[in-house]
Amino acid sequence: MGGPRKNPNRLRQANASIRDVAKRAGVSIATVSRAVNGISTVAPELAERVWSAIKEVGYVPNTQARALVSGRSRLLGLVVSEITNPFFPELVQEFENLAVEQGYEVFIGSTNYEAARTEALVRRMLQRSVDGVAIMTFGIEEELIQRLVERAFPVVFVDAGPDLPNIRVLKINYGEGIREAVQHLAALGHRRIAFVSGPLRMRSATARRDAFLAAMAELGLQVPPEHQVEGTHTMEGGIRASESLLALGELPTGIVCSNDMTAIGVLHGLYRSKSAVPQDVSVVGFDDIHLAQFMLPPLTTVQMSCKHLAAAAVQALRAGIEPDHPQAQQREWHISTQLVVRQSTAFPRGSLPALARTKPASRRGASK
Amino acid sequence: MGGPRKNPNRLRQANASIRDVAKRAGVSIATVSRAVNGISTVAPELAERVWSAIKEVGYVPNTQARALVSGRSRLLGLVVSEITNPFFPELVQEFENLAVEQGYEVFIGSTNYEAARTEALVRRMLQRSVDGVAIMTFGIEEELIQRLVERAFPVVFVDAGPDLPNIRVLKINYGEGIREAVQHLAALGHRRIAFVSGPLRMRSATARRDAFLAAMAELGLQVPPEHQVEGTHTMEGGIRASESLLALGELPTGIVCSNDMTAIGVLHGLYRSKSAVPQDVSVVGFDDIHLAQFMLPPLTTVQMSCKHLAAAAVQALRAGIEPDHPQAQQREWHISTQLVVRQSTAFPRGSLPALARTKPASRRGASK
DNA sequence: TTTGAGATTGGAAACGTTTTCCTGACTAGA
DNA sequence: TCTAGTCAGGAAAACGTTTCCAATCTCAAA
Repeated sequence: MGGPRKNPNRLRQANASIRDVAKRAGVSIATVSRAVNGISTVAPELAERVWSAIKEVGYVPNTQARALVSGRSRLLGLVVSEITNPFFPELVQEFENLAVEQGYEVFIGSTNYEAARTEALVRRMLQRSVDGVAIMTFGIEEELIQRLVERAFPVVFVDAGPDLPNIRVLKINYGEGIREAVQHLAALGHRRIAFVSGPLRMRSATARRDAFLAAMAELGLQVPPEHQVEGTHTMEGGIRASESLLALGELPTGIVCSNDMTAIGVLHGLYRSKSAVPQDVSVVGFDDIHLAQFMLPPLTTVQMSCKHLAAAAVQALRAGIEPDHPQAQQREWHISTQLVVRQSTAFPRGSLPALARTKPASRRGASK
Repeated sequence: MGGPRKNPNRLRQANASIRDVAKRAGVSIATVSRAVNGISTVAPELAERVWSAIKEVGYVPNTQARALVSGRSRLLGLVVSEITNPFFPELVQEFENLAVEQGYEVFIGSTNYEAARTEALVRRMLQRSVDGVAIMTFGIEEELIQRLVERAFPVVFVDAGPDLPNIRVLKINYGEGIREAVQHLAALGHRRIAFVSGPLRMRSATARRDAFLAAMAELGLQVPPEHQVEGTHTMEGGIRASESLLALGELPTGIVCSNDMTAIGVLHGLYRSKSAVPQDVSVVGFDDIHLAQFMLPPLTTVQMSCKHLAAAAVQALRAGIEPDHPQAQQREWHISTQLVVRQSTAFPRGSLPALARTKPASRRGASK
């Protein structure tokens, strides 16, 4: 009767609040808060009372209120291009595990390569007041990022973001893995090697293509324009790419793909046209998604470690969020790549089998 | 000077708040709130002033504060078993698209089939005060759910949750699709058909197996125990299952799998042992993930429409959340399944080719 | 016995909204 | 011109926390 005015519009009856706990334990809400957060010293006897009161009333701290007052949500935004590309779920899983271990939650969103969606997604993340955002795709309006960076909002990019100071970047060393792949094919006797890229508006796609071209040039091998096909980083793109390669007078004997999904599409396209892999054509992928080893034949591919990438992303975000993080000043994190040889590559028809014995040294990818 | 006490611990300078807008527009915060939410009538001239003030100061409503006072977060929890199983990203994507269209955000989490993780995940979701949660996996402690249901918290299960009233359930009609699959194989001339199930502690796994056994029984076909292999709904499980089937004196001529990942594993296992699909063995999957059509050979599988499943899940959640939702009283949503014939099934060696012409009528899956 | 430092604890402000209640102005009918 | 009725808009109360500041208490040293 005559109690405080209640908002009748709330949906369900509210949870037990810190006040209920305080009343039950016969202490102030400040003490409950301190006990819950393990802050300062609370007399053991009081703490005990508080904890049992918490159990009794089934108290769960309200994250919204916490975030409201502390200004930190302990939420990390993770923007990926396409959740249905198996590479990303693997990344998401690692990222989520690490984040939760370290006391954060993850807000995931995928952009489907559409700039408008990316834009909207980042906005929604900001509205949910994430503490920082890792952008593992392209297509952010430079101006939005600029605004974020100006306000010292932690942003992490893969490969390269807009040219702004104070952005944190995960730099992937495409060069090493892709060079290994090209050298592996060349050692097997391949000379005509084609490359199926990702969508070239993406920096990570052009970076991979450039790494390929550089490795070919190093070996003095030509790459005519018709051997550079633009794909979409999807299986459908791989099929179309293989069709356009099959239409050439002389089929290349090796095909390097910008990611594994493309390689799977290429495998499928070759299967449709009755070309045998690796007898007629060798195929190399990129990413080393879990699926790669289960393809028929198991896919030779360049491994980019999700674990390292995710770990670096979480670290870089925390470095930006937590004022006294040991790496608060670091701006770049490096991720290495390496070739994994399986059965989708072999010496080309007519080449000497003896050459096929080349084995690149197996190294583990490592970040710093 | 001597203004209100500021909390110096907050990380970055705060966003523009509703108060800044109000000051700028020369109105009260109540008016700003009303203008932003389109509630009640605000004089057009004032609304105009408010909106331009919002633009000028770059105001973005703070979701935390909103949720705190309104008691609704407009967040939907989505719990899946394994984000790395491609079926789930497809589901997640559909779910997310629909949710965002309808003004909600999604909080995704995966459990890796571990009860402890599921438990912890649901708790974290509640702490983030999601408005409702869709649980697309198993392993929730019955007691936790009971507490939720008692407090009229919207919970949606797939297949079947704990036996509680007021839970909303998406019922999948495994029977139709799996019967089609078995009939398809039988029509091709198969008699010895094995089944590789999922982990049998999952209801959706036992439901699929039971549907298979029922369909076989209908046709008077025997399923000896050694033809029922328990898998794990992963490729690795599929490989192990195929190995155990290959170890039998007489290999079955058809293998039906509880999901596509298992089927891909089986395909790989058969490839390793040089058994040809579909010449030596026919393989049928379940789910119809996008990848299925790109397998070598393209996988015959039972389609369960992500789109329908996601749509039903979002609808069921909203029915529970919004008091005057048209389907607020509905407790069950039905999802149909259907066979998609591709090239991993054919008549068994020695059977009459003529029989292979059987084509099941193609129907579209539909929910209600 | 008094004093003072240090350890605990409580009171209350603040975070940024939504929403209720109420006031004041305006409209229209008599 | 007056009065009743509408209606727009403002003041202020919540929502559930964290944290500052002041007050109290304990205990040892002088």
